[in-house]
Amino acid sequence: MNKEITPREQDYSKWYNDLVIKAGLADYSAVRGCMVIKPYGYALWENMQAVLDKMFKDTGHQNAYFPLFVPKSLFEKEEQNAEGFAKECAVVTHYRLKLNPEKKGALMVDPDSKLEEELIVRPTSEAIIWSTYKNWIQSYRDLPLLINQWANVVRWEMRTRLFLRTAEFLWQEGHTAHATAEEAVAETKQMLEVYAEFAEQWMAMPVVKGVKSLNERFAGAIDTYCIEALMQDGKALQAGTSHFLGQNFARAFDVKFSDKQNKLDYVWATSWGVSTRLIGALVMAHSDDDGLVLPPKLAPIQVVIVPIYKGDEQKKLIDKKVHAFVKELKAAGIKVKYDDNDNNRPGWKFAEYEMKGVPVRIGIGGRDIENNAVEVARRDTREKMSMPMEGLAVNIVKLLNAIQEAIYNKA
RNA sequence: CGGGGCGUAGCGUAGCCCGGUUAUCGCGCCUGCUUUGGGAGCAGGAGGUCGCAAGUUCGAAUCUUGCCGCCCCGACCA
Repeated sequence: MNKEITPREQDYSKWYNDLVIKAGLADYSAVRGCMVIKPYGYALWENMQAVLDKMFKDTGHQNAYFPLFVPKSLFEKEEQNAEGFAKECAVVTHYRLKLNPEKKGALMVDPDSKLEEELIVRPTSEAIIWSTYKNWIQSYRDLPLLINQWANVVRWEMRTRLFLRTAEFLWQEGHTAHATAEEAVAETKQMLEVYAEFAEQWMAMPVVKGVKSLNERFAGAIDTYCIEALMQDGKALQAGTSHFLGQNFARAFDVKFSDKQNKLDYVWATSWGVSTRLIGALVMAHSDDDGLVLPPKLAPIQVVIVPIYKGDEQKKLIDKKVHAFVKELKAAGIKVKYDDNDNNRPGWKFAEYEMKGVPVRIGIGGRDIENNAVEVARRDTREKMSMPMEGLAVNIVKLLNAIQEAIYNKA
């Protein structure tokens, strides 16, 4: 990778961490290696989820939910998969605590509650899902089986970074079963396209599509396809993967179907996933030294309105105008927030919403009321302009679209 | 697991080398007044087992030993 394009090579890690925390997306938690996703970060994730979920459903998938725990005997059935994840699994060995007789007020693991078989906290759900698919699939008429799951998984990583690599993370994992290899490969590629489209059209983040090398391949897969995005430190970040699993899992979990000729064969499988890591990618792809820059299509707040006033009387006048705008903007489908919190001054709010990456800010004060205009500032270029109050919503919609396009081109 | 660093108020820190009154400063927090077009000003106030334990000493945040925790770099990983 060309080192010339690395304006943030130094302290990139610190810059990223501070930004995520200051913008209110997430924070470290008291649990080692785990993070707390704060309301603002979660709202962003929900927006991403909603779009992805619709894309999955539009391509014929359904959602389902499978258990958090995987019995060890199931987990070890697909050997390569088990080996690949073995070093980073959380394991449940007991199911009960009791009062510690030697230390008042303390609890200890009850040795009598030792499980006959250990439970693995899923690092991914192939094992539990394929053991279930065995019961769901008998005939070609049951295929294709196109399932997605929104879930949390745990991978006991040595070193963690907010959103990019935490011990527990949120993701979606698609698990599909097909009658032919061709169909499964087509599904694998289709979902890679879905991810690429989401990254480019919604996250405004250009990606490169490719196939992983042998040692980067998902454990248990025949082929791993991925999208990689270029970050501002000049490194590529894996943003999503789609695996062609061949018949490996069908063999391991004995999932066979009868075809039209009544011939018995193992089904062909795929799995694909993206995680909250996408938020990390989003942060790294667009942000600048003043904070986040969010793509309008995913921003939890697309437009923030900040009043500037002296005294209650002027505030009331502004309130009245703004309430009309809010109504107008909401009618145009814009997520708008009117921040009339009196605890913070306008300058503080300007900086705060820039840090949070809100695409458009509207300032309105006595001056503007007189001129029948408002001050509009766009986050990506930091450009300020005056806009007439007349027809504001139409112009704001245009501006949001322009910002979406501009940050894609910049990235 | 290999290498490096750090633990002092909610957060960030000074002091430690060279032991000595009441542990420094900033942010944040609370109260009041004035403010409000780019992270406000003034005044007053609250908040501390200096990571834990033992030792040396008249006296330890500071020196010694042990332990614990965290962070960064490497390897591994979505």
